[in-house]
Amino acid sequence: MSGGNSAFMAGVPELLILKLLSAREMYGYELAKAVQVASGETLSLGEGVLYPVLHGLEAGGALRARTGLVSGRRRIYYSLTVRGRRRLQALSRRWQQVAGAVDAVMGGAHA
Amino acid sequence: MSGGNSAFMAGVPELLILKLLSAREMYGYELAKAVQVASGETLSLGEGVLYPVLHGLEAGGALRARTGLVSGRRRIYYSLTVRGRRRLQALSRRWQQVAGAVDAVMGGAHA
DNA sequence: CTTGCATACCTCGTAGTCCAATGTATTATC
DNA sequence: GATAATACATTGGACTACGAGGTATGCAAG
Repeated sequence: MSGGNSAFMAGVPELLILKLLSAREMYGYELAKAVQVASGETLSLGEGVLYPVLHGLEAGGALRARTGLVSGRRRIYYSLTVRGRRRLQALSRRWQQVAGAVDAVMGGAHA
Repeated sequence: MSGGNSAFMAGVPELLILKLLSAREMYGYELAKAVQVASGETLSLGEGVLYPVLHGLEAGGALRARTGLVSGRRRIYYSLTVRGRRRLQALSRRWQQVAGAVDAVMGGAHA
């Protein structure tokens, strides 16, 4: 029960989404492409991951949604709230810590 | 079905175990402590993770097990097989790729 | 006009990973 | 003879992430 979440490496999709949205407002489909480009075609967010995370973040007050209509197609633009920015910082720190620790084990170098 | 494993960041515990065992033979309990030390007390492999992974790796032919008895206590020492070394290299490459891609998104720098 | 492709959204079912809790047994400490 | 550290192990479930499938619009080709 309760929040005590851990899971070594969880939350990376969320991190990437928050990071990209912190630069500029984007809509889902655009976001998916942006992840591919920004990661050098190495990572790709499937829609089965993307949309649930987006909705979860919005429900949690980390994202603000705005609906637009461009040439007949519905788009939902997302941008960070203050809370989202805080969440980004927390996840970012966590990622750096964990990735750094893994690299320390792998490389032998220790902080 | 089928092997298609993905999961962004999965397999890190396995990677750490293989890496540490590639340096020297160790037994489970020792391994758990070694992860803590090598990661600067940042990571910690619970026993509920450690032993199942160890058994899985052995079953998959990546590890060789040797039973020892030290002052009444049973210890199971594990060491890498050739297959284990190959598995380590594969997981290691994968980690570098994914971690690098995440850092690329986070940092803006692109290869 | 209808077939096919790209855009754009969404959800369900589940596979797979990891974890906390719990259990056994031995030795050492007090 | 209780407490703690060592040393192994399993079970049950939580949670993430993902593939597959579904709806709908616009556009180009034939």
